[in-house]
Amino acid sequence: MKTPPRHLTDAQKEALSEIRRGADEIIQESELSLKLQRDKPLRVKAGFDPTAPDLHLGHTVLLNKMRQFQELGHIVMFLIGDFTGLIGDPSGRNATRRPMSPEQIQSNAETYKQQVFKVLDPARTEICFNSTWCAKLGADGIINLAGRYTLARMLEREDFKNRFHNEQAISIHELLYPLVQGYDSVAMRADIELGGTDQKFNLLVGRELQKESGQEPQIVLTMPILEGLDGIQKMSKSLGNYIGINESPDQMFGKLMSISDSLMWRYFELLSFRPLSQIARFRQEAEQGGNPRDIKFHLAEEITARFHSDAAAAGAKREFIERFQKGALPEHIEEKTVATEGLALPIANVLRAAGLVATASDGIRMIQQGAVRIDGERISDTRLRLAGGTEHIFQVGKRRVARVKLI
RNA sequence: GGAGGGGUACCCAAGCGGUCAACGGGGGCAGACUGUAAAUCUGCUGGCCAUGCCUUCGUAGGUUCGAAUCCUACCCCCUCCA
Repeated sequence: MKTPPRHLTDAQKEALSEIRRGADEIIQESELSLKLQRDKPLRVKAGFDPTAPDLHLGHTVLLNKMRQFQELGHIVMFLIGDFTGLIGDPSGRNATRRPMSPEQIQSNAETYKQQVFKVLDPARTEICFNSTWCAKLGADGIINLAGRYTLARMLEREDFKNRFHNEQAISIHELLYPLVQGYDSVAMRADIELGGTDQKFNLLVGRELQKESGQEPQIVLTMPILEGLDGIQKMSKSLGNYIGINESPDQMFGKLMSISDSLMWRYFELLSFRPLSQIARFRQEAEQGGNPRDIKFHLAEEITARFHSDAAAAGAKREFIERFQKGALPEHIEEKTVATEGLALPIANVLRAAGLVATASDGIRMIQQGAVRIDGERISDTRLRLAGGTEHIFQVGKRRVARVKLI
């Protein structure tokens, strides 16, 4: 890592080290120093593909970095790629993506707006849509843009290279994606663009196009991709290893407590706003025999509080301790009513009707494995039948509970 | 255009006429131990009106008492040659 030039003020040096935190790469850091020295608010761009309407903690890694820029006095331009969404970002894919309908893009964009201000400061955020300038380009504009880059340079990109090499399809419009994204930087006069490490190539195209247009090239800052709850694969909705920012405090807290100890440090690094010095102290504490669980509590509380409230986080912690350390039932138990229609229902069917297991067969397996309790008592008879007119608390495993009323 | 290889449950991958609801591994779920951590051990991982019945092995037919396994057609993937 380069040492900042001597003539940065202390505040600027401080800002630079904040910006570095968690970042995977900064291209070029020396240029960033120059920009910071001018003491003018920087225009910070980050683009979002309008396909994912439900944000999870993985997305917030980038949002957190954006917020940090806001706190340092800069302006964040939250770019919704509604035009590029028509192309579909080929990054990390090995197949061509089908374009989305304009209606769908619009509705997803609205959802974004609702969610991002849980992290970003609305007063320092400009929301932009790249259709604003891209739609005006027209066919001649696109051709002109395409004329500024070469196939050879496009093939520098890893996935294009691989697909080309493997003789897999690369549609012409996919080549336009990085170009249009780069053109956005020109149109927005971005000083710096943030993105995940998988976006590096696209972000660099922005630099090239800005240079060609006579602009000072943007700084490229890439953030690591957050691992999901399993600690191995990236956090994503389709893999099911995510924590959504709209999840309930109890769910959020519980999921954070279930991550492995090693992953906890990664989350501290990328998700916590705590000063690095404090995190270092936590680490020391753990090394000296402190229970990592108690340190994890700090993480779970901080994150839960960010998306809900301090009170909600404290409540979630209390609930967690009651439930999993003392084995109590949760405070709020979902109520389910199951109609027996006058017959005594097999237990497996009751479990299925209450939504505690997916299928009756699954219910039977759960009973056989000793996972099912009625009013706290373990059940072993898979052929047990339950008549109407009763109400019991059913548990399947540690996490699934419901109060089931049989009528 | 020619030659060959392959499509099996969430994923990988055996099976090649009956004992196959289908070996093994991964992932997942549950139990034990714990700190809802890791590691470890154990069990489960098609469905149902449930000790029986029904549906699964690319798709559609056929042979057979009986097929994931044999035959025919079709669809899709891969490798090599031109």
